[in-house]
Amino acid sequence: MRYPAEHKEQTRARIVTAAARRFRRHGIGAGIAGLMQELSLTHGGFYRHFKSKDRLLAEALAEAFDDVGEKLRKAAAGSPGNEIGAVIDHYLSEVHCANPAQGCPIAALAADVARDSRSARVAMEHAVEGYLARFAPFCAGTTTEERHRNAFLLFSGMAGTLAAARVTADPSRRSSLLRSAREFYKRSFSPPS
Amino acid sequence: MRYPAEHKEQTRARIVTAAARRFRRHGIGAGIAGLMQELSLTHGGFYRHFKSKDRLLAEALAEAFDDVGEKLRKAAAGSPGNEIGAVIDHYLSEVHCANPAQGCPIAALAADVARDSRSARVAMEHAVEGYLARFAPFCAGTTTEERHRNAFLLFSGMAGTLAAARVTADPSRRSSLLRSAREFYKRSFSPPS
DNA sequence: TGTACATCAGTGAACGCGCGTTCACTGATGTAC
DNA sequence: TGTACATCAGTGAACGCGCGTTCACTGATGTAC
Repeated sequence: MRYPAEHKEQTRARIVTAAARRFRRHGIGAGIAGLMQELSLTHGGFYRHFKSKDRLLAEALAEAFDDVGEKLRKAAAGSPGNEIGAVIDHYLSEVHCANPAQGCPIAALAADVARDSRSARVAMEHAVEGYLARFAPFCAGTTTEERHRNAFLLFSGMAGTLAAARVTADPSRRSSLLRSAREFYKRSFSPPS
Repeated sequence: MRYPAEHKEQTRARIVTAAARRFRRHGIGAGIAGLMQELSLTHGGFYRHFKSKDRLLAEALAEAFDDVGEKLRKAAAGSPGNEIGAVIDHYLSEVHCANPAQGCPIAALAADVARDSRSARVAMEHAVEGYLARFAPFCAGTTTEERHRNAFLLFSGMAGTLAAARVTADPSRRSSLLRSAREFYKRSFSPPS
């Protein structure tokens, strides 16, 4: 059947959004059929929107980074003078730890995507660049370059710590690991006030 | 056919060793058939040695941690007075970055395993514990607890940084990221001399 | 304004493939007599 | 010492299943006349 104008674009956007969530939740092995089913569509229609799963993954990664970047930007904006502290508190929160599906793609997918030689890897590399550029200005450092380098160390380090915390089953241990990590990263990357 | 005594044990050990490499290289989705083929065996025989793939993954993780732990311990032993510096130089080396198959399982598999609710996750949690315990004594900190906490921050942070570096395609950028990470982690975790 | 036709997002069966796992079988060796 | 039998690591076909992808088809709407 024929659908109203704009309909296709909306469906496409819904697919990307759902995929961004599902890949982070279940890994890059998450399937097309389940994804389309979640949107009450059938898997065949997928290829009216994307050339391949890999291309979807590339777009989903970009959206995931934008999404998380925006959340962290808001946290920063809500704490003038302590931007990076607010970002770190958000990033290393128990909520973020418990919800990889809405969380940072570096923590959830970097290792998987690094194994991947296709467009998803390129997309991730590019998206990380933009992600870091947003937060570099808030980091300690006397030059743009140094702040950017620090943003990389901060986010990649926090991502590893978050991934490791997710392996930990005991909630109180997890929460204490996150707490000490928040202290450490704030101490290391807050600009002098 | 009947095989000489000890043969079975040796085959089992060869499977675990190959699996430890393959899982880190290809992710936990790496298949049984390919693994057995690499050892010039057929996939059917696998189940004479392991109850399931999940159980193999659990053992392979333990071996991978032991293996990397031992390499890092040797690096530490070769640099008396600068143990943690040597460990950091090894961990954040270009060789380690380029060879996930022989490298730290936190960087290669933590996110994947955290999604897994079965014995592999428990095995990983336990193995990380032992891994950190080896290096905590070399870390900065005035109490055992503090050194252990620092070991967690150091290794989980380095793992994230390594995973992020692996996404980076440009070799010179990768090498400069690793260099600044080595400096940062040494500055943060070396005990006062 | 009414009718014939084109469009194309979505459907669902089918493709080949690889997965984890099972199982009847093989056959060289160890053991029992 | 010689023979019959038990063992069991490894074989390879087969299981059901889910994967990514293709494709002939549907049918409500937009467009042309």
